[in-house]
Amino acid sequence: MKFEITYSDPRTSARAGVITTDHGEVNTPIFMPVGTVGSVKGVHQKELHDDINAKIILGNTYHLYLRPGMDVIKAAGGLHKFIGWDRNILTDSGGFQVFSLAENRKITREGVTFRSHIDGSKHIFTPENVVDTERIIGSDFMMALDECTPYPCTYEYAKKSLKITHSWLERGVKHFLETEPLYSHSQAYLPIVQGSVYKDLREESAEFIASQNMQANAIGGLSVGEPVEMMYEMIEVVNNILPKDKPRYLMGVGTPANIIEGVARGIDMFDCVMPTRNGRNGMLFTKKGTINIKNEKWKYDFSELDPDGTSFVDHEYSRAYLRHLVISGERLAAQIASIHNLAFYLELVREIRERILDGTFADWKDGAVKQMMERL
RNA sequence: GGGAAGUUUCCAGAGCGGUCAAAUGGGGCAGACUGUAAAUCUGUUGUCUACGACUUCGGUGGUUCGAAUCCAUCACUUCCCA
Repeated sequence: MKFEITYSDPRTSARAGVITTDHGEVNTPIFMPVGTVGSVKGVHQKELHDDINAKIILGNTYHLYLRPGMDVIKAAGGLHKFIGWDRNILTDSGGFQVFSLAENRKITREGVTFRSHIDGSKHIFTPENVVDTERIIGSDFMMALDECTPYPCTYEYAKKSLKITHSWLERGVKHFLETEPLYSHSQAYLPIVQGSVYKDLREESAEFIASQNMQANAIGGLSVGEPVEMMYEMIEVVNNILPKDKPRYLMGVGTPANIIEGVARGIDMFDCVMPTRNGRNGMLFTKKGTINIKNEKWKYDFSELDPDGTSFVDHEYSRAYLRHLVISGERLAAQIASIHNLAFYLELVREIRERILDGTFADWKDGAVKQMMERL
């Protein structure tokens, strides 16, 4: 993996760059659609590739390990081949499931024991076996096993959790360096900064993560319920320390406004379930603000879905029709809304990049954030 | 023509003397959703000058301190027999 910064905005911490891997080039800042179980819900690979033009998508180690299982992924020749995706893939480690499936797991120094949410069976995830699993998956970007701490979280807990996450990281890095990719492409291993909303813990963590000298770094444990200003502050604190010449990935974030603010603070990579999940639930993101397509006011609105949209669905379908499909529980509704939202997110990061390059990002940012938080 | 059952708040459908503005489901309306146990979840759904008041349970008239609940009658619906 190679990262080149094309241009750094002199007025903010934003930068435009290019990540190059064996699965192609990714212009940054980038948004990565989430395909947890090897599928971006409701979206064909063809649409992801041609219409949305995603350059990199996510998969999830915990979910893929449980189903279909590593024997299947291995037999398929890795996740790229299994799902028919020849561009980049990043896999989360299961660290988010430590948070989201908190009732089903137990953290020890050794790792995390999960009780499967599918059948209740017990599975232990260690920093080492997660690396092995991600080798089998063959993701271009492998996330380290961490604990995504909840919010609120006491200082004592955050400190203790950070210690475990860091020790897991050292073991994970060691195992990563001792193992080789199973397929014909290289893989990067990304450490994750934690520390909840505590500045000193975040600083300590950022320094430790930077010292591991991996090819890219990530920030986790944010957008889990804390006030948005706290999240922005933590990003600033951490990015002051993380090396500038490596990609910085803010995990699980977020709204269009979060992405713009994140870029302004030096983030290069984002992922979030919001465009797909909220889309399935009838929410559309647009340049002018968000739309709850289920609202009665769209009942007779036969105008195109999004006049500013770049996807074919924006011009082929009307708001009234999508409203009907969502309310009727039609599967096509989820597809249209997901394609629209993902295309919007990818177009958003493309515009951000363009504005960084032509010097208009700083002037555009605040107005764009305000506009996109409007409710239509 | 004879017999039986029924008519409840948008719909279906509970309730069968007071604790009923009336269960439950659906529909409607609104909200939530941030490294996906989510095509999910939550709130709300008679009116108002709104922590109280008013009008509702096919119509009318009764019984009762008190009726969606009991009685009479009218109207309508469904089913069975001719």
